[in-house]
Amino acid sequence: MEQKKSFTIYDLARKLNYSPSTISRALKNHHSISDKTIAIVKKAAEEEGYRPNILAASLRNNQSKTIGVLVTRINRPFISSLISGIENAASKEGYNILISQSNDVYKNEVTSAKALFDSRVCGIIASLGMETESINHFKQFSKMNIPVVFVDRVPADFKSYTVVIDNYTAAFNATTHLIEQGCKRIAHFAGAQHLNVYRDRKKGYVDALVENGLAVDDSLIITMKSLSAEEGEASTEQLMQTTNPPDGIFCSNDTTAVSAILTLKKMGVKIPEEVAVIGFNDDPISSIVEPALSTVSHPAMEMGELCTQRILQHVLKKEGTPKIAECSVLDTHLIIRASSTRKNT
Amino acid sequence: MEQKKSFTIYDLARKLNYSPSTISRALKNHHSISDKTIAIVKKAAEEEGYRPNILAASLRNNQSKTIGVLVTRINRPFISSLISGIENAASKEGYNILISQSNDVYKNEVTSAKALFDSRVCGIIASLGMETESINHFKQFSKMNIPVVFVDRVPADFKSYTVVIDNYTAAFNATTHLIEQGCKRIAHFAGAQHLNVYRDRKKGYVDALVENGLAVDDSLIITMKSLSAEEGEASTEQLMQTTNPPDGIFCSNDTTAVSAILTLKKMGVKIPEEVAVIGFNDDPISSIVEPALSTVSHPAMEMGELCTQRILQHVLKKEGTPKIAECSVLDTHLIIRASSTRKNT
DNA sequence: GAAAATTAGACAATCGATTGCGTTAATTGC
DNA sequence: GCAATTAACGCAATCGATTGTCTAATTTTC
Repeated sequence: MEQKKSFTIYDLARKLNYSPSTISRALKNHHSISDKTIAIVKKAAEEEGYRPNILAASLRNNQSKTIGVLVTRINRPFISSLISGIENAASKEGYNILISQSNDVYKNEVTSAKALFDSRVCGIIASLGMETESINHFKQFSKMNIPVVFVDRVPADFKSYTVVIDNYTAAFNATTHLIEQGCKRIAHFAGAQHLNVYRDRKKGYVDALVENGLAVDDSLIITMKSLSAEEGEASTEQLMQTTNPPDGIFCSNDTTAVSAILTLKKMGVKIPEEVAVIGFNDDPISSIVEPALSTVSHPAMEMGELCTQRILQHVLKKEGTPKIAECSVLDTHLIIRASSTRKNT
Repeated sequence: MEQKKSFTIYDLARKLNYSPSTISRALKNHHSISDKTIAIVKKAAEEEGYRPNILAASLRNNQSKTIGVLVTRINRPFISSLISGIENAASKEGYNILISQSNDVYKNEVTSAKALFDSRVCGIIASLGMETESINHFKQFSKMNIPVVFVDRVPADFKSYTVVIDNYTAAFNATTHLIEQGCKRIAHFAGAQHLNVYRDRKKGYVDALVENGLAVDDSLIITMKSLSAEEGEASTEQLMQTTNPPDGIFCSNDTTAVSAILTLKKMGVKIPEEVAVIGFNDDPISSIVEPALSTVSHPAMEMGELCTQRILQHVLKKEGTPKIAECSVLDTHLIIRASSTRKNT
């Protein structure tokens, strides 16, 4: 059974004895069509249940009102909030969003980028996967002057737009906070170092230690592949079994931080007295775990909205691709909860 | 600055001295094109970086390989996992997904449905909003023989596909479990009763009570608008301040269940000894809260995959719209954790 | 009152891929 | 050896909306 064919402006034109061009212009309130005609056309369109075919319009204009979104995994708190922000800002302006996830597999990311390109998105918003080191699959967009916005996990050098948080400062502040709470040996759960977010967080951590006259002990820095709960548990155990265990842990995400808390509790270690813990992201679980996890909050929704605005700004103003990376850095917020509060202030 | 125009099959045709139709067929391995020509065309396409214009193909075929997804909020654990499942199954078959969220506002849902329709999606997957009572905005799809799949929150009577869990049985089992654990006065946090999911959960709760010879006390059933943490807290306080408080609560979602646990603890009520609690959804927070929350797990990802399969099955086999609601009911799984475990079995 | 200007709308090309049908040329059949 | 197939490819219409250009009718101008 085939799809029924739809009612088009040609059908309307025939019915009203106007030309298709007049119908098209009338529906768009073009100035060269009389008010009377516009009223007639719109009324008939309404009655007949006419709906424009966006595919046709997009093809003709060589421009779809669709924004491509390429992420690693949709079902992660930060990502889903990001997408939510993107969608809200987009739909407000009449744009649709086409979503693709790579599941952190590089090959999928390349395939998805192609698919989004083929769909002629008017712009693309992407957050890089764990495996991604080359970004050649985004060059096709730039070549066609289609704006690319990288968000959160961004490449080092790509002449385009970027929306990030200040990972360095956030990490610096989080670590400083632990130091202020009396921690002397602070461990760090780091993520893959080819990704800016984890690299910057580590840098902030190291610099905070140095600035406060604390030694940087490489044995306290554990770099994980995926920052999963399992890795968090294993690393916590490993750290605590050494002769000189840490008295604080700055984790690159909440998943490992919560995992650390649960593991420490299981081991009978007091939090925050013996080991203070701080995470990153402000996932829902962070406020539920006991003791509640101190963390760094991402303005995920706003980041998404900003990404959309970047795309629209480029598209509507017909700007050229920026000659340099045009970067928006958003502020983070340190949320201090029980897992790191040793002193009453 | 305009978008550059792209390299098309016409450009390829000119370059290779073939007709556009031959190019088109060669790229699709059409049998009437010689292997030699196919090789030549594909090689040149690759070299020139040719990319098909999906808009053009879709317009011509009156069929886009795009599935529309209409949900209430993207950034909710269940929904984002659902979408993830939809996307995985879709991309595997070369389909894209266009996402729109209503934020639980009926007007948005109608607008989004229109937008997805205008984009000529080949099918639509929808979960109804809290406010939604009429579903006329989905009729346009059926009229055009575009498959509609309702998932989780589904309308009562719509001749189309449906993917749900067995809310009744899940609720029945959850309540029975509480009874088995010795609860005699079980409260229920119910959701809006015009939605199937909450109506069925309530029914399952009521029937389990009846079947076990317990009285159904309307004062123990609290119907909430949005099942938010705030409502959960307020309702818990209200319940516990009565002269005859409950000794168990079956909550329609995890948000209110966790909220109940936190509130009970704040009030000094022992869980599960004085009040046992069980939730619904298996959100990440449920395993983190203390005591860990017993709950009902949704197979969210699988539901998403199944939705996509339903669409593809309809599209690929060119089936007609089902004459009756064609319903897939998935099994749930009762996860028993500390919040409801009174007896050692 | 005739030329100029404005108004209202029609014509036809265009976007890029697809496909039914037609046309050669090569191959097969008897 | 000639008709009948088959193979390989071209022609041109089509999907539905958009838009530059053109035309006819009406209004304005001096």
